[in-house]
Amino acid sequence: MTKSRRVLSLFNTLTRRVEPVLPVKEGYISFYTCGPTVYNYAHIGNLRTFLFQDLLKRTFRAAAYTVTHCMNITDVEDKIIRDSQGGLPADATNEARHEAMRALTERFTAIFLEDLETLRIQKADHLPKATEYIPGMIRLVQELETKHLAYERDGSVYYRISGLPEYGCLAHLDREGMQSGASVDADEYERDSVTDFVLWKAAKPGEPWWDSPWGPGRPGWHIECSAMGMELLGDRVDIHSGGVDLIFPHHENEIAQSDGCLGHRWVNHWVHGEFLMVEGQKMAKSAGNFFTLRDLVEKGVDPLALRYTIQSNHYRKVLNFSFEGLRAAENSLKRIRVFRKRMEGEGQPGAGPWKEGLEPLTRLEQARNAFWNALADDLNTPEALAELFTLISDLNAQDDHVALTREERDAVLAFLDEADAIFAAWPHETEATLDAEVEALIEARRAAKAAKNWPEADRVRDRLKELGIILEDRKDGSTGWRRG
RNA sequence: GGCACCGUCGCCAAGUGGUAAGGCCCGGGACUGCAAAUCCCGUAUCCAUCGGUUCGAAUCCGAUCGGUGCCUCCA
Repeated sequence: MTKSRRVLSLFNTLTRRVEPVLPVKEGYISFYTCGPTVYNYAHIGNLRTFLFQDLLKRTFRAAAYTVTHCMNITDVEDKIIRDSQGGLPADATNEARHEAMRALTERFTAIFLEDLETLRIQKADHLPKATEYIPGMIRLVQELETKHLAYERDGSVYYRISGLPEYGCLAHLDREGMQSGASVDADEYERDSVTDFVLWKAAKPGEPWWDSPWGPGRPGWHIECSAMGMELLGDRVDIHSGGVDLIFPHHENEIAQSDGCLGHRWVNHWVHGEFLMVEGQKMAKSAGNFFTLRDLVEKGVDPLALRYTIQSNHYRKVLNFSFEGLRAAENSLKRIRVFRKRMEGEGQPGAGPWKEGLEPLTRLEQARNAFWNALADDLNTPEALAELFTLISDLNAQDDHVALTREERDAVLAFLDEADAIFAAWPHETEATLDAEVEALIEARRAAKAAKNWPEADRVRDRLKELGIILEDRKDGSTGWRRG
């Protein structure tokens, strides 16, 4: 099982084709993802996107790339201001306003990071907060001004999209199409063109602000990603990702800012994750089908079953989340976990019908190749999982008849670990020590079985089941157990 | 109005020109004291509908129906 680096292909929103990811630096991937706006709990739709990005990152790492991942935390934004400034008097100081904003965002940042951990989403290498990079954003805006791609109006600064011919290339919009659809958030700002977007917003009364060359204000939404991404990942980023809703205007505007400033393409590969629906309907608070991770955990859902559900769908297809699907995921995971446990133990050959003998190591290598080919083809996780399941079926059948050797079992376990490094849903169960009560019950059942006292044996087994322990009698007369 | 995407077994889902992967659920059988786990057998002659192209299409083209997204804050 050598770890050779594989070329992975992904759909590139820029070209609308599946293209190989050829990093700027051999073997090294710079990866930027748009993170959360921290003013509330993340819902499962948000989490689908972060999970998809985690899967992408883990796949590259498992394919022997070094990935540097940067995910921003948006901690200054309209809704944050709305939700954090309410209790303050009209004459509150700027310091007090910032403090109130920080209290809200720090709280929800911590909650967000906990949610990621619950879903086994690996933390990004860089988690920059927008408020800590204001000077860099100001410098970027100034540079755009110098290049005549930005102009100031009443303390705000706007991007002049007419200065960038390729504006619209990501969303594949033409200027005319945009004009007609633009329902202008014109408010009090004066722009040269309604589609010009704001880089720096002049402070309004009641808002926290920073000093800038244009007076007190705060950054526009799009500028933070450009500024922090370029500062932390450099002038050429291999992959940039987010939900499909960010294609326009957010990513389009990032391109305008970054490419406009650099004079060359900033990001090579744009990858976007699809949305999620709930029970066939759009997820909405008003529809009563709005879920956060915590809502599901409270209902007793295994977070890894949610992880599995999301990963068993292709990232570019709308996922229809349902509780029935969640149950199916739990059962699918059980099959993999039971198989893993079986491989950890020793084989118990038996008789009975079977199709044909296998050479386990050959079969394993074949499955492993198919698994990787699926992932390398635009992250086809459903296909990769299918390969895993057919391998499990084949090896279960084989092991029923000709027990796999220790060496073969270990090779299978190594592959399960390799796959779990990506899917993160069938980990090594730490062999928890049984408490005294459970041990005594297992012994009691053994005794009852020996005495052929079946009602008593069944009674004890039921009691254990209530405690979450499922017994499995083996062919040699011994009894195994697992948590159910 | 403009631009895209999707419609495959009860549910989820791969396959995108060569004759329907996989998972869940379900039925029958084997194993078991009974279970659990596992295995074996079975479960879409057909891929929304209607036309067309082709030796051949779920896969290409056209139309129709149905669902979704973007064009405005949004994972």
